[in-house]
Amino acid sequence: MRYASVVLDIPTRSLDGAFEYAIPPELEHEVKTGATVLVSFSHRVAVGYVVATSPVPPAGLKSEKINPIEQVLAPPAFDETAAALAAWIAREYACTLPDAIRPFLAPGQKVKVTRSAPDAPWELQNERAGAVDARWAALALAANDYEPARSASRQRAVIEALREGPQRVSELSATIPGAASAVSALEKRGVVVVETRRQIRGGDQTTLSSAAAPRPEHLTAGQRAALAAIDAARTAARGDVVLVDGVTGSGKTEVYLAAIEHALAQGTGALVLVPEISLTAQTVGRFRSRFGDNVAVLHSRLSTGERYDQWDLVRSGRAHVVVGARSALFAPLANVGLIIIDEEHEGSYKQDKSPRYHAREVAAELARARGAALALGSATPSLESLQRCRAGSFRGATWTRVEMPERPGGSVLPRVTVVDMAEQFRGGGRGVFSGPLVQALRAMVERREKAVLLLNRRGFANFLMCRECGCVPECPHCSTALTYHERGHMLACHSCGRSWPVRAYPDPSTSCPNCGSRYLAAFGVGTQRVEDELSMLLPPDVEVIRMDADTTRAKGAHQRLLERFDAAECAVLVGTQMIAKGLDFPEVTLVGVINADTMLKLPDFRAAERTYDLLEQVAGRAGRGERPGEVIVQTYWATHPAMRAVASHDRSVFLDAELAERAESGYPPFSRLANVIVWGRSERDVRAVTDELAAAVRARVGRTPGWEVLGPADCVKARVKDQTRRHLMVKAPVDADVGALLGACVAGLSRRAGSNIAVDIDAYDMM
DNA sequence: AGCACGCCGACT
DNA sequence: GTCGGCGTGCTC
Repeated sequence: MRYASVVLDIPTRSLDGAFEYAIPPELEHEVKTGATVLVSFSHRVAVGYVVATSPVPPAGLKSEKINPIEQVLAPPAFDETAAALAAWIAREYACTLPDAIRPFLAPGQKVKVTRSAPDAPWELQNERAGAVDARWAALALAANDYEPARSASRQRAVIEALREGPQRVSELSATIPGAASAVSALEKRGVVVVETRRQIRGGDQTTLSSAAAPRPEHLTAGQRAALAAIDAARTAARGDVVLVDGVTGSGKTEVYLAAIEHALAQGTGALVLVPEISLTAQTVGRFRSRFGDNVAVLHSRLSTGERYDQWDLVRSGRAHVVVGARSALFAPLANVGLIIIDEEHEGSYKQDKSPRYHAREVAAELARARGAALALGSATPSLESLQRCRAGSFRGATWTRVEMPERPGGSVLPRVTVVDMAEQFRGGGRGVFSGPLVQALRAMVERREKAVLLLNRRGFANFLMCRECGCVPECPHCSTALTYHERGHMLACHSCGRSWPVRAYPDPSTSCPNCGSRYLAAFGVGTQRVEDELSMLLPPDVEVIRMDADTTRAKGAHQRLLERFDAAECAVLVGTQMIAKGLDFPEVTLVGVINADTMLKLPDFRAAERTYDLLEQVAGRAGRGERPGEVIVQTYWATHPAMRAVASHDRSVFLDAELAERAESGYPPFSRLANVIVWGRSERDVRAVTDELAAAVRARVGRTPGWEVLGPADCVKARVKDQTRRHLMVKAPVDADVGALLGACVAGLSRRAGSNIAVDIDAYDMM
């Protein structure tokens, strides 16, 4: 008799661990690690996942307690290494085991046991988007000397069509009405052979010509150095990391392609992670054109069936290169030699629901476990990665940075002007646009070119800012911007929970704490207002296109607006965040950032880094053609290192200042920061839970150096869907096991219904 | 004594 | 997550 360790798909912290079951001899072949099984548990049946099997009975359990596995619900989706990785994720990110296992499962294969009423019996529910077969028709040899009846025009058309090669019957029917019956008639006569083939959905978005990846004649020195470093890391086979630090257009993708070729040549596969937003037909096409059918693509726009087929290509060993978003990390690629994360600084690599993992960290662990290399690419690497490269190693792996400074094409960097808006205000400028931006817009119109205006209003935290001196009230204890609550006329700190009453402009009692000005006002401009002011400023023949959440809500609207911008002779594109990425129009010679500060002042320690990344990225949109580009950045904080770095094209200006700041206040990359959010209908319960949790964490941490517990405090989004939200932040040393500690604290909480707890380790969203 | 309620451990 | 056992405390 063999035995299986089974993780039950019952999402609760009080049932977190594997349970042992006996494998009945008749299921011996099917019950393997990674299989989904049905077992009896307590007074019910439950779905579970096999995480290990063993020939010996589990120690410390009476044999009469061990029940048999009842049924196998799905074949293996992961192997032992993946099971260990799931356990690592559960521990590292303080989530339950089933939450950590779920990303590894085949897409669209949900099985669960539910019941309709509290006393109804438990029933098995199956939602399957499995394999699909298609009928293919092909000409048989007999077709050569078959002459259809004179009236059989459909048969004739079908034979004609099939001379080009086999086709799907459904496709034939689309072009030739009634083809299906003609095919069966021909099949009876032995002229046509029909066979069912497994249909692979989701693989056919390849035909874009711009997506081809012709092999360059030779690589640049930077590309060769990066490739050599990645090869070396792969040969070392112990999870070493290479950070490819290359400006936009320096040819990082070509390095990835070459590195993958080398990995494939050694008989290993590769995982390629790309931010969801840049996972376009163009990106995918470059990999397809180099590796053909050896590529599987996994992203959120695929239907469940398509995603299942792509996933199955990997599991069945037919595809050895996986290109996808964050979750492609969990694809069933057994022999991983190389993992690539493009744009590794992107916040979208952090998952914001359980399991709240960061793809970079999971990839590093996966690379270590599989004896693979991890390559990270970015033009603006995260401070975490840069810091680890400076240190040379992290968690036992070597971290190396390779710089790729040159562009193969050699286009010129745009001229960047930073405009001090406080100065503009003192000079009488009250509008949305500064003098220099107005001038630049007019000059652009005269040249009949195009401009992009970024209105960065992401994150809705309100704050107050003095229009005269540009200062933003900060918490004296936390050095984060205070958020303004219009209803209660309060300034609140969302780190420590303190708050102060305040009256904002136009209240007559308003006064700036710094300079005494009465222009201390709530901040923020909408795209609508920018659009209105633009149409007053520019001649009517200039097309103004607004792109924000409102105008892109409809399906395909995004694409249509971009096409309109592309087709226009002279146009201005006004948009939020979404226009910063991937936009590539050679006629854009002016990029304006209306307000570079909105992000800078969010109550978030990464605010400056995000601002810098965004400015760099948006500046890269100017002058991609032959004409030189110009970038104008409007800010109330012209001396901020992020602004100065962008203006001078010198990243170290930002980096040195930001790293010093982070070190000073004990933020990542010099510490780890976890955020624990508690929410529920009853404010009293939520408060009780956060208080108890804070006490538990403080009791465990005590005065251990490097640990600090902040709060509890109201979340920035203090009420969502009629639920109160409070949170707790925990700082810890970089090598600390924060997840394990917080997981234990949460598990030890006295039971209280109605309150929900989310532990977010290395959190990105603090709101 | 009888019973409602809440806490706590077991569940493999 | 869910059940049942058990102790506490209230009521008949």
